[in-house]
Amino acid sequence: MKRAPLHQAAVVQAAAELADRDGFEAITVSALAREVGVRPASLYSHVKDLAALLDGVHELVLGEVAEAVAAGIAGRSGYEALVGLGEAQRDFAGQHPGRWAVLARPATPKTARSAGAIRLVDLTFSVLRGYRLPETELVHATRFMGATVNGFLALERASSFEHRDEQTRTSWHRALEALDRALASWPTTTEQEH
Amino acid sequence: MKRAPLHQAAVVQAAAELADRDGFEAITVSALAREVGVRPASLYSHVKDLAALLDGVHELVLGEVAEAVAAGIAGRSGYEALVGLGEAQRDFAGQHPGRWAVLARPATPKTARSAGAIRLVDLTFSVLRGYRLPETELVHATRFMGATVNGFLALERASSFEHRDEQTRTSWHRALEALDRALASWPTTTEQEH
DNA sequence: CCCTGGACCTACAGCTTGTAGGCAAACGCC
DNA sequence: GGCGTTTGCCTACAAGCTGTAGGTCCAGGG
Repeated sequence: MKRAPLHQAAVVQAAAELADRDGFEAITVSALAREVGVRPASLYSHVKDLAALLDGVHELVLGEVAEAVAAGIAGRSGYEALVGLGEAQRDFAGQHPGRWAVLARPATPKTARSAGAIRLVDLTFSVLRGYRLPETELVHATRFMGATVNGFLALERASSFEHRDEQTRTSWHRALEALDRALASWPTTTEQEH
Repeated sequence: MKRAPLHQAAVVQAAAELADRDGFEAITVSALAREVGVRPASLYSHVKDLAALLDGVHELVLGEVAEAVAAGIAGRSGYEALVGLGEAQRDFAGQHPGRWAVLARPATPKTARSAGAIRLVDLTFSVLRGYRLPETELVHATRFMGATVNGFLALERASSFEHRDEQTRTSWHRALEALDRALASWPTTTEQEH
């Protein structure tokens, strides 16, 4: 793109850090300008507008999550890999709440086609291969898994689980186990569905 | 609790309608003031601030969702009830995208203790009773179910499922079936967990 | 008949996003 | 070295948002 993509990346990086430190809502052009030591207007040389900035962070974070998941499932398969994938995401969400919150934004088509997003889907697919599903079911199973993991973490972050944190850890284990059972018993006969 | 709680409720109601029409982000004090035909400052007589307004909408919506779910599971049990619960929430999210988006906000303690929230948990419990889980597992199973359903709808709304909508319907059915299998095979022996 | 409280108002301070136009240093090129 | 173009930052400003302060007007109760 530009002749100085370093700067664009640096700005997005700073925004991610800001989000982790002060919360997702703290990502504003003004705050970010204060952060990097320039006037708000100057940032518009590097970023189209606030929405584009957030999309940039979104893409960055997808890549980071993919990285973490890759490390979490390396050398594992089956239930082990499933746990690795889940745990990697949960750890990430816990350590980077601001970054994680950015993922809740609707993904733009561009973001959905980004390297990180594709890598993440591929990694999920590779975990699911351990369950020997019919090829046509892979996409459905991926969505199911993504829904459960993301949904759990969203509810956990939103503190919908009241204040009984000891139980949350157990709930998380149960969810992973439940996921495992559901995947292991996935229907193998692909009946037609209009 | 003022002498005219009608007005507070009416304002919150209007905000919910605004959200459905123009999107969650359109809930601003200014826009709402335009909507109900007063000056922005006047709204502060009825609502403490923007955050309180959103919390009010959150609470309202929880009640509405509970209502919809109650209707969806009435007279059903087991998998039928599960489908009723899921379908009710999915329909609600589809018909009221703005309202639904408000639920993504972290719930305040007050909201978590609201009548609608409690009702919703109770209804979920009642669906799970059909699966004859040990009492101590109910809370974990509820979280699992909530995570999957909410997670799926969140991903669907965020259009993470690309543009292949025909498949989405199938994915949804698979998810409900998977949920059913996971619940039906839930561990009955409550092994201790540190 | 007054006077108190509620709902609305205007005015304003302070913050935000985003645009326009200017200045100055650095870089490539002759 | 001289020269122009690019680049990164700046100031200035328009417009919109939140939230506070203080005033007006009306209805209902003592």
